[in-house]
Amino acid sequence: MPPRRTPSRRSYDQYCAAARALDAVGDRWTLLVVRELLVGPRRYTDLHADLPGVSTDVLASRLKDMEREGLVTRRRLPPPAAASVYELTGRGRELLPVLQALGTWGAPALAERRDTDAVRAHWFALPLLRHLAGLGVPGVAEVRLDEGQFHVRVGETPVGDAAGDTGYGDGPAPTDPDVRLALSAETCAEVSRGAVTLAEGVRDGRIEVTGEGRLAKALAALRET
Amino acid sequence: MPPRRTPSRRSYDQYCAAARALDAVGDRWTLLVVRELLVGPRRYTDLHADLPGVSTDVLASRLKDMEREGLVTRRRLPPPAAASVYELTGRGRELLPVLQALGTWGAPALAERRDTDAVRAHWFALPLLRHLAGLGVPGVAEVRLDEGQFHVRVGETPVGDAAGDTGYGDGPAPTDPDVRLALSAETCAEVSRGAVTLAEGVRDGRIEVTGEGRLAKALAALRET
DNA sequence: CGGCATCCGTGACGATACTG
DNA sequence: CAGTATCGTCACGGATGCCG
Repeated sequence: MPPRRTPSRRSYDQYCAAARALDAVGDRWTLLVVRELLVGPRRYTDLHADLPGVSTDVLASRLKDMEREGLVTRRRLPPPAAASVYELTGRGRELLPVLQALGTWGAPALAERRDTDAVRAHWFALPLLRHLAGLGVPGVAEVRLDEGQFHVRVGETPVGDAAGDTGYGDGPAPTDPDVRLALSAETCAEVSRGAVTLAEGVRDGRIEVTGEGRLAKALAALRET
Repeated sequence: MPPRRTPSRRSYDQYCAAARALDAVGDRWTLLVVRELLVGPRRYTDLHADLPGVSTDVLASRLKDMEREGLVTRRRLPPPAAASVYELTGRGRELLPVLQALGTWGAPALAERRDTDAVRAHWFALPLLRHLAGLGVPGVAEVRLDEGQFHVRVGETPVGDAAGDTGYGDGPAPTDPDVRLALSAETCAEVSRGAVTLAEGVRDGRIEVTGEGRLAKALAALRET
């Protein structure tokens, strides 16, 4: 029998940048864990709740793998809360463009909504960020859906890829937002997949815009186009 | 017993654009098959040869899945050659930005080259395209490595994402290239991961530049910077 | 109660052999 | 050449148990 090295973590063993990336994040669930952590630090139980279908041991195993890969750090919260949270490292946050590209490509599939599908509000932050960034106006938007709320930060960079000032988070905005949006998950999905533009949504009232910041003015201006 | 639906192809069942994308291309080997087909139509045996490690049945299964997903079409070659080739559909080619993002993220890992790693020349086309596109000069470059040669097309679009005129292919350029490059795989990897810029490589002679087109002039100009 | 570890059944994966 | 067939192994998903 040949001395095969333990395939504990299976590698493609290819001197190729994409294959190397898939060695690190190609396992089932890994990129979805990144998606969850992109909204901010989360506890194990919260991760498990927002990743319906993942089994407890696989989630624990992935988190350990990601820690070894340097994508995630585990931090113990101050005494009052006897819990620990998982948090993306800088290297982990650099996966945002990967999830952006995947989300852009997969958005058309949102046309079909199965009744077995789970939904979380912050899953729309990724595609919505892309469309808001397309306006070319930096700022913070707070988005309210029936399923929950989240906020997105549009940075100064044109396409808003991996810049530190571009991203999103769960819940209300930590600082006063430049604009508040209220819309349904359906509308959110239609905007995400490009079936409805932001301008159309604002114009026909499916997207409710409040606020006085630059972003609010830019969105209100879409009503006139 | 609950009426569990057959998990023949496992879905995340999440109403999220990224999760939908991973439903389609998240299986092991799938994105690497796309990488192979991005260089042009290929036969089963060629795919198997350039994907060391994949077993025959898994490759066949993936190709069938991808055909069902509309990423790949199978085309029978004209009578002389009694073979058939697999080819990306438009939808499949739209995965280029996904592989670009993965390649960008994974490029730093090219610093470590294991002796178990397989190498193919066209695996460098992806990152090299990104750096050549960064020059902002459209054109066709033919690249020669010891391991083989390939060519890249830089289109008019600034970032050169999914535009139809941006891409790459195996072997020599189909039309007369605007520039010919000759370099080693090591240099190619260093440029890919940003450890060496195109300018540095051209300046110290590790990248040999020939040709008279706009791209050739732009690269030659780097020598002066 | 949060954070796993263990056990178990099923399916995916990898290697090899074989066939039209 | 282009797969299919077979088989052993391992990863995944679900449930349950343990331990601070």
